[in-house]
Amino acid sequence: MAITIKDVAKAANVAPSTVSRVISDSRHISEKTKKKVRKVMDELGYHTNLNARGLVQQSTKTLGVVLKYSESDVWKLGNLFVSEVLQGISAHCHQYGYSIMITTGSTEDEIYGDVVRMVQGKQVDGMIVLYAKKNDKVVPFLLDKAIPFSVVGKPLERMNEIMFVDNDNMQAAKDATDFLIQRNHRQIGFIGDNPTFQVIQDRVEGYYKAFEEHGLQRDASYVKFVHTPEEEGAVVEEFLIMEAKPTALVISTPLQGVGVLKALHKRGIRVPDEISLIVFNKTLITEMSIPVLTTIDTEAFQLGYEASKGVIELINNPNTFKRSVIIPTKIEPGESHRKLTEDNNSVIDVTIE
Amino acid sequence: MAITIKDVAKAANVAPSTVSRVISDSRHISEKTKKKVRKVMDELGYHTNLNARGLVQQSTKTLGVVLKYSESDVWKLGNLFVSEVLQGISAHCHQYGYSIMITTGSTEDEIYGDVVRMVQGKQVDGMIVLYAKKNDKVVPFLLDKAIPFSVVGKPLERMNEIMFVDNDNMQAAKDATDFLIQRNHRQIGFIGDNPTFQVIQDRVEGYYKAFEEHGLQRDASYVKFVHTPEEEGAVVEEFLIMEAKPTALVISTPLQGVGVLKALHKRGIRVPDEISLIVFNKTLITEMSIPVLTTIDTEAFQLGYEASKGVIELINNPNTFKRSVIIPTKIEPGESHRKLTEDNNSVIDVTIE
DNA sequence: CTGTTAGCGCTTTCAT
DNA sequence: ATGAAAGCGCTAACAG
Repeated sequence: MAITIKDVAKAANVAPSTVSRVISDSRHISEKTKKKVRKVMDELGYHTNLNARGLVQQSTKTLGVVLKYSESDVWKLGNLFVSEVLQGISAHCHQYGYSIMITTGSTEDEIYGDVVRMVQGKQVDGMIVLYAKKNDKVVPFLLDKAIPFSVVGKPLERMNEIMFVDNDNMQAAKDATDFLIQRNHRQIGFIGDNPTFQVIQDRVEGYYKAFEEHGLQRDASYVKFVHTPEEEGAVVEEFLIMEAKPTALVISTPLQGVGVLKALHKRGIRVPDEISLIVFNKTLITEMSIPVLTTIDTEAFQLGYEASKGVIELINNPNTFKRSVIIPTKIEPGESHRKLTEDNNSVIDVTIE
Repeated sequence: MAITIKDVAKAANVAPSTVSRVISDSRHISEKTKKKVRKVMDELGYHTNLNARGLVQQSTKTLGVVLKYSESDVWKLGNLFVSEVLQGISAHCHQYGYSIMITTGSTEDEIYGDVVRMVQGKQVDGMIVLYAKKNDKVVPFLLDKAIPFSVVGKPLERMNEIMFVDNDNMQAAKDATDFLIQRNHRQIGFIGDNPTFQVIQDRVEGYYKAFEEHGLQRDASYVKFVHTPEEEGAVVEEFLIMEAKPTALVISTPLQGVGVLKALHKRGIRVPDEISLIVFNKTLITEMSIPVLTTIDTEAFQLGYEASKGVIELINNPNTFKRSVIIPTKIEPGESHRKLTEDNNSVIDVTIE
């Protein structure tokens, strides 16, 4: 059994409560006693038992993080976006002395079970949910139990009861589409992953909006979803056999971006000469790609950082206004897009920007 | 305050200890009582307070995971390898009802602090260390405190006191180099990241060994280290200005692989026509690369899975033999290598395999 | 400023 | 088969 507060108290000739007060650096304790006690703590190698503290304080200074669930394993943690968000969360948590516990489940039900255990078992003081999707049980549960939490992404319901951090995905997709329209593209495709995630829906909407604002026709046949990396080839194929095939694509993840690039390459279609690409999330892999992908930087690290900030504020003061933070996105021009000439379908007469 | 075991006891007209026994499904309790108590637990919505249990049982069923520290942020969690290992750990932990707590620190000292807090604070029952490097304080600390732990990677000291899971990195690098030598390459470069990690040192050694076994000269000028993605161009440049420039490269991470590919592309050097590439770790990004990279698959998921298995066995039985598990690597031929003709430096007369 | 006391919610002997 | 009671290590009134 390890050294306890009692051992320290005895050795220092004080009461356990005094030791406790020294630990919390209470100002009701004389410097002299503090020094004495601290010396003994050092000598004995005392360390607070955080379970005991957690039990009495009803707080563990730990945040639970729900990692995004995706049908396809390769998009789960392998997802660089998630990793970056997690780094942002870590950075903020570390500053405030919070620990991080992550879900281990790999199906939605397992993850829900993890959350229940963490919350009801009082293992965490708050939660961060890394996704917002339809038919999700986690967010309603957290709401019901009145647990401090924040969502990275846009909740689908009860938005004003929930603190969340997100990009304006609709605006971002609109910006991206605008960016292409301004460069005279008219046939623009959209490729998204799991459409049950709200983020994808918002992006589709923004994509449509850009068309409308330019007085152009929206066309659902230009919007496609890819559920596994293997499907990318098929989707690209579908686009290529269209009568009016797209001259540009808006793509919702870096991995998909690279996948599409690959599928196009295999078919001898050159980027950006024959088709332009703009991809969500600037990550190492979009930077490393050949050509460098033009991206919409969503500031994943910042997203995580702010989410953590939000929950911790909420923990410290449950009456904190449930604000929603919108992290601005920015188009980062790479080498994967080009401008078409005015008579928009010309592929030969290229204007290099 | 939430429902406690006492509330349940009262409502069910039994003693708290009986409720506790029902929770642990003790065989000294009659089925009848069990049913009755369980019903009440359900009705009241009882959930075990895991802090309290942790306090009395001196165990939290939680594993701490030390995420690999790297000077460069982009290689930290962004590292797909780490993500995959973490998935493997998660999968096994979930099976055995263990939770995962991760370190939040971003410098070596911060991480060490995290570990001390987790361990001394009795937040975790065991640890998994995701790296093995020189001058590391974490492993000696864990050893000193006799905490159950396992290392993903090869420890540098006291190997027989430590349970670890690793690839045979020396063998893997030797295999990769052999693979190239057999295809008539003679000028083969090696690019690694942080050489303070043991894994890199082993790989360098394996690389040398392949030369020796083929009766060829080893040459340290063909071994280079890259610390930041920006340096990749410079290193490639160094190789290209050598009198006898390499016809092939062995590269220690996927990200570096893609980086090198990019640097070569920028300089108009074609892969695999002018230079062959073989890269450690088969990940999504090596698969997505154009051309698909020839890789040495290190089975990251499996590495994590086995590491978790090891610690949990150790926790359940501290006398478990401190075995080391070697996960076999396998060369996955992609499109980034080619075979040279017998008179090895010929670049024009290519043999396509 | 410091000591005494009473729990936090659970498990675990020891009785019965 | 079940209950009573002690205690895990800590904090937080309440005294003094």
